[in-house]
Amino acid sequence: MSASPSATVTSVPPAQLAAWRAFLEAHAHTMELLARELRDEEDLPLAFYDVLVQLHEADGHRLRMQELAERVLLSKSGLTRLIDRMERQHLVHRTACPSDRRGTFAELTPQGLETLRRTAPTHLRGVREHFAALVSDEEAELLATVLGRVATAAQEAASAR
Amino acid sequence: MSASPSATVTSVPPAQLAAWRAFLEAHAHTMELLARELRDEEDLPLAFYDVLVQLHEADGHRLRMQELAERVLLSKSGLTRLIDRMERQHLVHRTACPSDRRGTFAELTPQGLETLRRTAPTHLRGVREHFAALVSDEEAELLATVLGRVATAAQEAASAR
DNA sequence: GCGAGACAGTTGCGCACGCAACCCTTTCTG
DNA sequence: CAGAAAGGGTTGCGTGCGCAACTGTCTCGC
Repeated sequence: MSASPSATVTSVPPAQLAAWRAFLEAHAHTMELLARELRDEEDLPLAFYDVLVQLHEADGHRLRMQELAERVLLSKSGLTRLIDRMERQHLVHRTACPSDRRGTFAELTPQGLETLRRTAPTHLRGVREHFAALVSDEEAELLATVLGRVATAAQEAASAR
Repeated sequence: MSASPSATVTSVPPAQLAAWRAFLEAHAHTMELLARELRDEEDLPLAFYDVLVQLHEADGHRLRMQELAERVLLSKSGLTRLIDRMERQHLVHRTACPSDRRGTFAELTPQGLETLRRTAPTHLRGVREHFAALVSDEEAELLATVLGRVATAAQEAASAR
């Protein structure tokens, strides 16, 4: 037995496997859809939007690069380039950190805030339409619990290596 | 990725918003982890693995490019390059389709099959450890239902544009 | 049967990302 | 209070992806 690679001892139970595949498909398709809607209708990359939101939610509309990278789920270098591009369009700007001269803040500009205000309805409509509307309150709570558990575990496993 | 800059009309209910954020974080962190494990331990890109699995599951261990692109959640051009790279490493090879001269099959090579056999345990252990083990059977069934619903809707919305 | 689309796959191009090496600053340690 | 180690951010480099335009093939209406 165990001729097929998926029939090895270390296999995944069917219910969990189905969940895993649905998880991957849901992510790929919704993200593609949301990214395209935002790009086509507002000419804004989804990554830009994410940065704008995170900065808007932060104290003083600014965050350290490190902290921001974690919040937008990007590597340090990835965020450096992303902020480069956004700075070129005057959506954010860099500020030196007075208390730690290694540090840099990324800060929302008025134009960045304006852009967020303009584009938020499109994105939020997308999230509502393509996700929230398809999930009941009970389902949403369970999703948050289970996926939060998965997220936390993966995060810890990644940092503990 | 989400949350409103202020309370706009088109906002997302809190439970669904929490689910959405957990969904994004879970995906980012687990994928990063699984990709790194496969790369570090087996020196295989996750995208390669995905292709190997899809071809292995297919009739005759081969699929049309189009069909394969859909299964591995990639654009046509993305798949072309991916198969280019895999062909260079002799994991797959292209075959002309006799009945439709526009068509091309990507087919698993013996070496591709061998690679799949070698690497599957690592990946499956990762999926079990970082996902399946954290989700009960009931939770898995609900995840599959809800996320499958979301995936299907997004897919239809994308194709119907 | 022939011309207009539709369809399958590839290619040019630009964008975006991660890794590892690097510089500068801070903190720890003896 | 030196020197080593750790931390914050950027840069060089290679990889990987999507979009749009293109080539070659098929299909359908007339």
